[in-house]
Amino acid sequence: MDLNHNHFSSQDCGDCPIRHRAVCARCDARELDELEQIKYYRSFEAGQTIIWSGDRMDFVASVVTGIATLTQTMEDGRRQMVGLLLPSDFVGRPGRERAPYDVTATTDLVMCCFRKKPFEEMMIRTPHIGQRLLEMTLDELDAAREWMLLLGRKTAREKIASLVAIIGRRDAALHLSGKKGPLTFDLPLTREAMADYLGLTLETVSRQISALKRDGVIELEGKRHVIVPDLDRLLEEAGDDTDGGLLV
Amino acid sequence: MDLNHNHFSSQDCGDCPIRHRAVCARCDARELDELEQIKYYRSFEAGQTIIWSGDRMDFVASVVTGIATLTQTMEDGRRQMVGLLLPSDFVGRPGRERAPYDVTATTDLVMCCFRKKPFEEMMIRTPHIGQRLLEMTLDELDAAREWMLLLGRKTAREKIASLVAIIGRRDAALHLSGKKGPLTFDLPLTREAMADYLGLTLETVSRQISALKRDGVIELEGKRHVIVPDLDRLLEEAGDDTDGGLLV
DNA sequence: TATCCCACTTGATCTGCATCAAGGCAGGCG
DNA sequence: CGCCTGCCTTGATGCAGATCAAGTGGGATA
Repeated sequence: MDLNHNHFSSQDCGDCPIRHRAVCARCDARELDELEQIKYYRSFEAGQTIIWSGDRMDFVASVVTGIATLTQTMEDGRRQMVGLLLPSDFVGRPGRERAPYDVTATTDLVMCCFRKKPFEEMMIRTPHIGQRLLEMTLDELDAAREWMLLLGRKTAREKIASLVAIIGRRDAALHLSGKKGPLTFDLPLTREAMADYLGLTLETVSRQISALKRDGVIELEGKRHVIVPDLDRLLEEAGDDTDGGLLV
Repeated sequence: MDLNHNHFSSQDCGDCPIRHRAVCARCDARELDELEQIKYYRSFEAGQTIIWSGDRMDFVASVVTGIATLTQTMEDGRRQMVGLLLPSDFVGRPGRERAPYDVTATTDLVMCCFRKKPFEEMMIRTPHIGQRLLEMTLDELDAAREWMLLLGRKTAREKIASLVAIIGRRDAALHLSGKKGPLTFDLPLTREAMADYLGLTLETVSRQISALKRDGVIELEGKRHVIVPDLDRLLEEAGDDTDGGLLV
């Protein structure tokens, strides 16, 4: 289904994030060298906006560490998150001038950017880069469709359970986990960001997290650290039939 | 942004739908011939299921005429549409064995299918096919993200207005319209299908359509034929700031 | 012409989540 | 130490949309 998902985590890359699944899993030495020429790093602090919707965007990029989000905002201020970028995720569209969404760092963040123009030229000469991008984009589309089911039809409780499951799994995948024991990880989002993700208000998020805790579905240490004693129970709460295959 | 969107409508294709934007906008004669070898047509009646989620899917396809939908269903029967396929849209993922969603014909439908295996092989040899698919997939991802904003944050009234605007525009685009006058078209979906699209119940859909009619935002002839006297008014009701650029 | 069916409409009531409002708690800084 | 600020929790109330239920209208069939 999707091949290199976990082969190149940010850990593997050290400070050579061009080896991310994003771009160059199949590049040869000359191509890697060419990518080196056009890449540069950018760091952001938690909360910082990377680019505003409508702004010129002359790079494409891959997340090295930290978390970024894509959000849309309506005139009256209603906000909906439409993308959640974890390490190794790719952002930016070859051929597009301007960003269609706000891109924000929700934690401290390092991105590996490629200048767009030369990247596009290289894509034409190097078909497997385009092929990788196609695979990744299709994965993202699948994730978006799961997300649509969540937004359109799930209850608040199910939404929270789904979000916890999604983040827990991605976190586990990122840590190359073969390790057993209860799933344990930090929620990298504020209650407000979770609300934007789920199409809820932050009060409802808070209440439903409390409810899941009260019912023993999850345990909390502090406000962010989650322990999932029974993943199957959580998935059941999430109303999830897919066995995680598609959730990115 | 996206190149051949309207250059190859189903009208242009006659019975050569391989000229759809989907696949072969840039193919030469030899490549077109190769595509001819692996293509075949399938027809469906309104309401017929083309493929169930989880079934083997050994083709990829392009819609020639009619409308198909992708939907997800939860165990308890809640349904959410996650894809709406109009003429010239593409469905199926190279490299995937099984369909992740139910695919259904909501009107009488003709699809132009390509056998998956040889299609994949051809894709490897013919990079610009992959490039076209990447462009199209990115367009679909953008559409999915608009859709997420709709599902997560819009009111029922805004959802209906948005849907009418989306279908009206796509219909206009399909008819190569230079013509002026009020936008006029058929809603190709039942109230129930609209509800599945919008994350509402069919009763709410019906009520809100009535409300928009009462308020003069739209006019109806029969139950399906819509006249939009003032597109800007409709877009305002839809809560839409994007000027339609991204709505596919 | 009657009758059946299906897509749709409309009404009455219920409820899950939003909204409005008031704290709590931890970390930073004077 | 006390105060502030940001993030979170919890309570009270309201409302948009779901649910339950009845009825309409038009097209197909006989």
